[in-house]
Amino acid sequence: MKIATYNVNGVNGRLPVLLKWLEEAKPDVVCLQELKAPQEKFPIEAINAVGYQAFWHGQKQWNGVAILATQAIELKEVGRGLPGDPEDIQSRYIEAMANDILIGCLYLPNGNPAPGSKFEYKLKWFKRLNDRAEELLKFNIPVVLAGDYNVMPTEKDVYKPERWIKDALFRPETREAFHKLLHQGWTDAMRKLYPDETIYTFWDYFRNAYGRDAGLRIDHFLLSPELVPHLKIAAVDRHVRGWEKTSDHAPVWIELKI
DNA sequence: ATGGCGTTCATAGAACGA
Repeated sequence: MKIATYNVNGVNGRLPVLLKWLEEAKPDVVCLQELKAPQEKFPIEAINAVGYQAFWHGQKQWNGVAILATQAIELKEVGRGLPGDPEDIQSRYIEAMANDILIGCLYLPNGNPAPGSKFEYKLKWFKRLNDRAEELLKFNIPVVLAGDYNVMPTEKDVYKPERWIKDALFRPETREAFHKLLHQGWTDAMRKLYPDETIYTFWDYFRNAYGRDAGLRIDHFLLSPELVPHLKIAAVDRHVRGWEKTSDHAPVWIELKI
């Protein structure tokens, strides 16, 4: 099964890019982030037309997450919104069963400027994600937590680490929260297969970042222990970042042989 | 260090992103 994650940066503004990539890459399951569309403006007809069903949690103007799957997959939504804070109205988390695999699709807050209230929100959200992740591990079922984590886990994941030390995406507290997830028993799929390679999933629109390969690795797949032996491939469709009217993130995907 | 670009909406300029 091929599972992808893609921060589209506006699902309507980037619809031609999304559809072109879906038809080219043919993933079985897709987690989308940054829909930037209210619930009723999600382009479900266009997505159905290229062979995908979907559940989505929209929000006016910002955020928004979705899980897509081909018609051959049995897809069932099991929850939306990250547990732990009824006051939190931002659409950043959705869960679905895709056949026998539980898929958690997440869009972790950016957190800049740091320090400040946005960074505090990021760390609180991260804590809630850790709590949910721990709960999911207890079920002893195959789980994939995929999405835009807005964290570069190590110096290897940043083109120029020294410039990012004070940034919310690379501060010690942020990296520590990510490493706590690994410590719970989750596996970073990309690093499991390619421990030493330079791999990026995001390139800034500014200063020809893509052309210079000044990137960040911030979109990740975390696998529950029972899935790790089935992991065959992990890859970034980085050429998509070079398309017209494209997102600043590239699609990332894994192949599981079950 | 700063600002560069690109999206969205109360369609003009601001908020947000990373």
